[in-house]
Amino acid sequence: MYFPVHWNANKLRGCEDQNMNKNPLQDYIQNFVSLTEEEAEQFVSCFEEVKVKKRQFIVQPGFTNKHRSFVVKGAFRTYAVLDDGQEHTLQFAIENWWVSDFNSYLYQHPATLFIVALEDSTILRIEYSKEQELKESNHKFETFFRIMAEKGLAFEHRRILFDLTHDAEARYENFLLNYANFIQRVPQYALASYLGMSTEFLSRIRNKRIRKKS
Amino acid sequence: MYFPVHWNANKLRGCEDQNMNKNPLQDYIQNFVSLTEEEAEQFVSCFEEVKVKKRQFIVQPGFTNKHRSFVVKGAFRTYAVLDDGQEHTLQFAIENWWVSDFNSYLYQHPATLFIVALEDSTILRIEYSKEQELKESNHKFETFFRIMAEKGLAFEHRRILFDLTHDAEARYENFLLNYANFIQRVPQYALASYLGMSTEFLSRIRNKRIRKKS
DNA sequence: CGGTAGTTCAAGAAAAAAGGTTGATCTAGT
DNA sequence: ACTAGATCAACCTTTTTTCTTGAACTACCG
Repeated sequence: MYFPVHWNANKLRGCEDQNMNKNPLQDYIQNFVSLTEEEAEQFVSCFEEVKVKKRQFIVQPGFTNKHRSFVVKGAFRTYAVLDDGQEHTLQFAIENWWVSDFNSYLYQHPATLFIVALEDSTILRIEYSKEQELKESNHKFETFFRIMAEKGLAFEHRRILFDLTHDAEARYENFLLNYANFIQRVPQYALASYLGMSTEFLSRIRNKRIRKKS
Repeated sequence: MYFPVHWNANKLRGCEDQNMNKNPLQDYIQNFVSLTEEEAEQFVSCFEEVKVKKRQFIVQPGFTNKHRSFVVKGAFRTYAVLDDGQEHTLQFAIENWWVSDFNSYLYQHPATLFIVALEDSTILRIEYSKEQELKESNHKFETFFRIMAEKGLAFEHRRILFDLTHDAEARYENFLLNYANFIQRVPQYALASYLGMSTEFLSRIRNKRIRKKS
């Protein structure tokens, strides 16, 4: 299924690659809880595969974020836009990351964030109520989602602490070190707004490094 | 308020023109029903001003279209995407036109259409329940919305009849004649899909005309 | 059967938008 | 006064979008 958002459907043509390689979500969950074959199948069967074209939004303020999505292929950016037009990137997600406006999803309230595809992408998404059923039906699923939340929380704590205690250049270096694989895939303006600096300043930091090296 | 949808906020800068010229909706409604000053103010006070960036959707399939919108500035395109990816444009709207997925709005069901901004735009929008209140509260408002619906219905009847009875070139000529002001503002692929022909064929029709003229 | 009205496909050209860089000027905090 | 960083404007590059064109194809009409 295609996510029903596209500016010009012509651009959809040629995006029909069928990567029918074994469901990556099944591998993923097994890293956290050990499921029987049937359980794993039950789990993944609650997810729907959706393809999203680059630059398309899967979440927008004003619309409730009804799904939690697992990125099979591609990249996403989650960000807020303030009244003055400034953007702040909260999260990037590539393969094997989850993406949603978590406040909107958890409370089923209208979103305040944007989530946009940075590349042509494929996600597996589960609907809110389906997730609730899943968790009720089996202790292990409950555990899985608990672990996801705890890991997410811990991650954000680390991020906040780091950002609070380091300057722009250090934040960039840190990102480079820990998320090298994101670097080539996220546009610089998005990274700058993730790291809390202007795009111009990030551009300068990068040039400084390059010059240093040579 | 900005409609909370934009790809890159950089592009928002310079979009803050303050056309604080008297509310155009107030002028508009007075063309159809004659309101006292207070009534006119009551009416417009039920609308919210929203800015929308080019290429942003204000309605998408799957989400209920909760507002009826009056275009203050800009241009919109309402279209459907069939399963095979083909797009069909149902309506264009520029200044002083209304725009919504009317089926979704009227019945408050999930939309099946896309509505996208073709330019940076400003709309005044009213929420469904607010509109109901308005209509109950004053006979004149009821009358106004009745007139809007009747005009809309008559318009669509004319359109359908014309389309059914004319070939591609005649449909284009007719559009040119009646909606000359739209021509420069809607992309050709969108116009082609409105007029029910391929973009290539429209391109040929246009060239034929140009050659004729000279 | 050939002609009209139109489609689809593929390749390119042209136009517009997105993304990135740079210099200059400014600012808040130490 | 310095530092870290922002803002603004101009400019360049790259990517995307939109439009055009030729060629081959289809469906119906008389």
